[in-house]
Amino acid sequence: MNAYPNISYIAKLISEPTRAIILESLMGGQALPAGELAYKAKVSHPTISSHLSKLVEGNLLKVEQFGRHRYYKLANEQVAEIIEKLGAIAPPVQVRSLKQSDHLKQIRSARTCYDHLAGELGVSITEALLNQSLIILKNDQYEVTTEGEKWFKNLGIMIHNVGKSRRVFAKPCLDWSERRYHISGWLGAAIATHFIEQNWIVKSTTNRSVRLTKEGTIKLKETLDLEF
Amino acid sequence: MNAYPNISYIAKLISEPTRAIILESLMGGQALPAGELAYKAKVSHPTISSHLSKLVEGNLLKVEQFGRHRYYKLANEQVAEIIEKLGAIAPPVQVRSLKQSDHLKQIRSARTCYDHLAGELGVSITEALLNQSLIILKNDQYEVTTEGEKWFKNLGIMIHNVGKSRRVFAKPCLDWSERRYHISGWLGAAIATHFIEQNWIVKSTTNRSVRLTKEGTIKLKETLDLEF
DNA sequence: TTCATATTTCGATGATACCCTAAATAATGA
DNA sequence: TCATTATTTAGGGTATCATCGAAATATGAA
Repeated sequence: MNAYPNISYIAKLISEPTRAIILESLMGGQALPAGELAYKAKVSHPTISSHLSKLVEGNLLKVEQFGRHRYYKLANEQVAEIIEKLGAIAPPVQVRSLKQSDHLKQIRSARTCYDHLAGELGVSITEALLNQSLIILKNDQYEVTTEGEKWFKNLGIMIHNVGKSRRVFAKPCLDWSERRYHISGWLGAAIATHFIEQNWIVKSTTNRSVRLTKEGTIKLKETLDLEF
Repeated sequence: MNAYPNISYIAKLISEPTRAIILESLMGGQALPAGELAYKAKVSHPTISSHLSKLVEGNLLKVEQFGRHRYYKLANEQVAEIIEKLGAIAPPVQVRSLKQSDHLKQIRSARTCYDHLAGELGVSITEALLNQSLIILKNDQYEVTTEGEKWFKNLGIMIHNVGKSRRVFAKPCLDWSERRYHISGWLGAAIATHFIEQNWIVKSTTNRSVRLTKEGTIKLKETLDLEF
């Protein structure tokens, strides 16, 4: 038991400004993917990747992989306590109001995730479907109730003879901006496609964001009692 | 215009190995002159001087001048807490030399942490106080029970009229060597001071370790049924 | 397979800052 | 005053490491 704690190693990990931003961004306890952390810290993906691997190596962060996303979060409560304590004795820095770019606001508000809807819009729709028992979660997948089948049919989405498709019917997908779940799979894609076809949403030509149209706003109010 | 704490600035101060040695050397709560710190850290006088001025600038150290000597010590208890907490999550460094190994054994066995007791001794005393309901943990602070008040009085520590002191009365401090808690705050300091005054423990002249005397061993057996 | 997205590895560049020697400053005592 | 000791300033050499573009890898969907 001849071991001495290497405090400068930990302090050095925290001391790099980009890494400090990462740690502070995760202080809420949530998990964020590398890409979003790169955006927050205003550095390239290679740079954020390098910092993240160092923080994981030093046991300040934990990482969980979901498909091609890797979600990073603080390793434990002790790490959060250290960050908190450092903040308590650190001199304050004056900063201009953290203005998010309009682009990011749009992305967070409504976007496509692969081929389905994400962001605030995607999560709201998913939660409304759940709350009104039009879909239910079973075995980590969503199933459409008989009531839901009628609802989708009324909307214009036929959900019978889907059995042939090899694709998962409908499952929850963790939303990076909302930290909650939106619906993916065949049904998620069907919803997004239908919304686009009906001109309820319009896809941006430059990025992943989508815009809710006036008709879409009315339709969501009518069918799901959602206000936007 | 938001003010947010610059934690990387503080972390950077701590992260430099020579500065970390300085901070750890002062964890006993004592004040040391620049020359001695240069000797401990094995760097030149200009180097130690540069580091010391940075630590003072960052409010991690305080300095008092006596003639041509300048005595440096930790700025406050919060700084000591951060160093201690960093030690608790930092990876252990293996020590090779037997001499250092003995030194480390002493440090782990009994030492001062800022102005209170730590190591096996500090943790054992704290846990004994808790087990015998002389203190209890409430809202992350220790409170002395009526029984405890008698016990402390009998020992020679008066815990009334402490209300005026702005300092936290007593709280748990995570011990890096034991990974358990010892008592800090006003009461922790009072205990340590009393033990030293009564010659139950003796502080090392060269480092943070303390040695339990024969009288101290007897006293701990008598009052807390602790064997050392 | 092919395409798209997310993340990592590689290699080069540039900035930071730690360190030392030499010299300067400051304080004390003879 | 001069000598001695304690500490700081100045300047330059050097090593570390954060950064990014380009390419590579990994995963998922069609």
